[in-house]
Amino acid sequence: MARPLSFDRTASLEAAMILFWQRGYQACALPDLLNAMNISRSSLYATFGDKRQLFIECLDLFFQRTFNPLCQTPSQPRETKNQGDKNSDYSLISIEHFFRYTILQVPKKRRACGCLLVNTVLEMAEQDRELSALASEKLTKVEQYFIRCFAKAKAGKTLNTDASAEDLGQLCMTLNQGLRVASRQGRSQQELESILNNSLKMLGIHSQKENT
Amino acid sequence: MARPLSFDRTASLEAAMILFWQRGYQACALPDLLNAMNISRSSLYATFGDKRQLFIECLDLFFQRTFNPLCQTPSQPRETKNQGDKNSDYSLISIEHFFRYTILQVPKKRRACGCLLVNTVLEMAEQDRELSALASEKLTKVEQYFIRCFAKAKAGKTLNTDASAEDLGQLCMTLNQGLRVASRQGRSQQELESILNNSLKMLGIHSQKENT
DNA sequence: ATAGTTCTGGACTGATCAGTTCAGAATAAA
DNA sequence: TTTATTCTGAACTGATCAGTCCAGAACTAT
Repeated sequence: MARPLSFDRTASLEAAMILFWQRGYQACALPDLLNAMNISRSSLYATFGDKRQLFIECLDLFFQRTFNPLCQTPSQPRETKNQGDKNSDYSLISIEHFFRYTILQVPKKRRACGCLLVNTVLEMAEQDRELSALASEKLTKVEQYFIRCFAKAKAGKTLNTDASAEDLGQLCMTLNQGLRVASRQGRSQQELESILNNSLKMLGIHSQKENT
Repeated sequence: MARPLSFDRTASLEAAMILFWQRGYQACALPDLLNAMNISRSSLYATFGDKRQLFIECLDLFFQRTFNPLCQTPSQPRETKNQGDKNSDYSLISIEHFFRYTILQVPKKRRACGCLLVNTVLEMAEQDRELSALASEKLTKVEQYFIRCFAKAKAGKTLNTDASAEDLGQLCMTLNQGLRVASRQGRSQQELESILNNSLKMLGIHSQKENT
């Protein structure tokens, strides 16, 4: 009945996410965002509320994009789209795939952004507790998935260790966070791959790719 | 011959460092800094140049405060003050002491700040490469010290592993960065201690305190 | 074509930012 | 006390910030 939106909502949202990911929340000025999203000021406020609400949507989108490849291993492709939680196999392979996929198999520019959730936790910790907590909760969900993976691997005798699944998952998240810092530090693909291989080895995840 | 400064330069610098540590570079507005440092606007510009130069001095100060406890283990207290590099023993105990000292034996408020260097690397990565690189270099110095510690431990048969000292040091730094993220996430003392113990165990550093 | 609705560019708001300036207060030496 | 020097409070600069507003453009359904 009336004029339709002249832009693709999700495309604009993704553009905003990428800019926030690169620069952080505070350093993204509205004109930069509008330019990247290719929409006008009024449209942003009409469609997304304000800068903060837009950012929250970006956190959600980023989480989906991060969590899905973790639940959906390449061997088990597209079937369980909904939650990605019920039918997945929680295997250690999915953890390895997650790291390799999100750190190595990614263009250099993206890799150097680190992780939006980690970046947000640090940036907003004293600035906006709610945003920081939001990002933190999402990281916790990932950690819980790690824990389930280790628990299943231990139960299935795939993994032989005296450490508890909780401890392993926690450590896995600690290494993950450290790796994201290293990524944003601008370390080279080789360095990151080396750190990653050593991390996986240490967690008892023996890579297929490096055993040759 | 003339009026002396009405404030203690180093005390003001430390106050600025703490504020930057808590809030990050961008979120520290000049009025907040002036208030914390208890000096006037003109004095700040006369004494420290500008906000950016002040921040650089704060990075240096933070590095000193972080690196010294690493070089000076409690067993080897105050003698080697100058560089802390020549005479130190590079033992694994110094690594353990470093972590326990800077993460656990610290008031809650400080712990929740994480690490100024890590925070800065992330915040300034796309904002001010030079500042980010400055913080990054300091982290690299710490990593190199880790590596020397592991090398010496391996040579002295204190540590038995097939991993190289370089890999161990790199991993140690990855865990360190992950722990600082976890700290700023606001995790409890217990959680951090658990992660820390598991990290040390994984690196082959067997704590005295948890063997009871 | 017309009418009805929705979208959007650009101007505007008041607040805040980092950095500059300078008159006058404060000090030390004479 | 006077003088020379230095420090400092407060006002000012121009730029930029997030968010508001509205007149007019753009589109659909009739």
